Amino acid sequence: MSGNTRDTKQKRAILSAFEEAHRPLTPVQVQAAVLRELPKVSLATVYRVIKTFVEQGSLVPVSFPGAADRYESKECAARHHHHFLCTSCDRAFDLPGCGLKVSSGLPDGFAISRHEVVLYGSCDTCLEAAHV
Amino acid sequence: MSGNTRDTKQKRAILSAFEEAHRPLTPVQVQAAVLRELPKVSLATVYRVIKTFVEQGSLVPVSFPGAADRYESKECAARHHHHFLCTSCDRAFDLPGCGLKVSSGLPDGFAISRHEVVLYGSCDTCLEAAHV
DNA sequence: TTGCTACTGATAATGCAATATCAATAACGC
DNA sequence: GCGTTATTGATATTGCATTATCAGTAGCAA
Repeated sequence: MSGNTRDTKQKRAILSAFEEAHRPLTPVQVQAAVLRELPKVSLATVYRVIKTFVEQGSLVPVSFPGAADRYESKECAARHHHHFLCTSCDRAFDLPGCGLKVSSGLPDGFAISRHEVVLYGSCDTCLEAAHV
Repeated sequence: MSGNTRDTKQKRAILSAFEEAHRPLTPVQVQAAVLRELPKVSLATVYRVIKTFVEQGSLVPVSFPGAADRYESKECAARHHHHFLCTSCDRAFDLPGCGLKVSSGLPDGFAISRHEVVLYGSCDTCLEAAHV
């Protein structure tokens, strides 16, 4: 039997990419983030490493309508929060807290277990770039 | 040139499926809905007809995290509203109004253009079935 | 009716995210 | 250092939603 797992630079780079980002990343974005440190990382490796981290609980999947799945560190996911998706640069951001009044308008006999809120718009960087 | 378009029973059945549903439907759900009336409808036809209706504005696309795209009639989409997704039967429902306080917690320099809210849980039918 | 052609059904093909394969590489206990 | 083997990179493959193809069908104008 082998519950063995090795400490590699790929795993370290990928995990620290999430910890530094503080926001949900797609596998492709992760690959781009570690490109400087590891110019040869395969996307397959990124997927594999993410998968094992999700199974370990270090990463949490976050999906958006009509977009590829993203993942964020469990520290980010620990508190209930929602997301902002920049329609210009396609980056997702964490928003603290929750501005949702849940009960309103729910039909009789329905039961809510959880909810998602996604705000769309332009992030600060993209807005500044547009004003130049 | 030919801006011509013909009136077929497939188009009529598909459009009325949306009008009767009053909720977002996936192409597969549409196919199932018109099955009694048209046992031979091809999924390709459903996709084709939906596409032309979307281009005409009669239908509006609605997408949910990690799920296939759905569509709803423009009458449903006319008023700002959000959706409930039953995790048991995978049906989406329209919820009237909006319980979201939008401004809260938005970082400086960000601008919101729109937002989506999705509630997850069990619909009345599924809850009743579970209580039997 | 008839003829033209938009439309349909069946199915193959595409696009994309995600996974599997496999030889080569590199962790890590000894 | 050495050997074992988990891991990686490159690439092929899968799975799924959606689109394209094409021969046959059916609107609809004349």
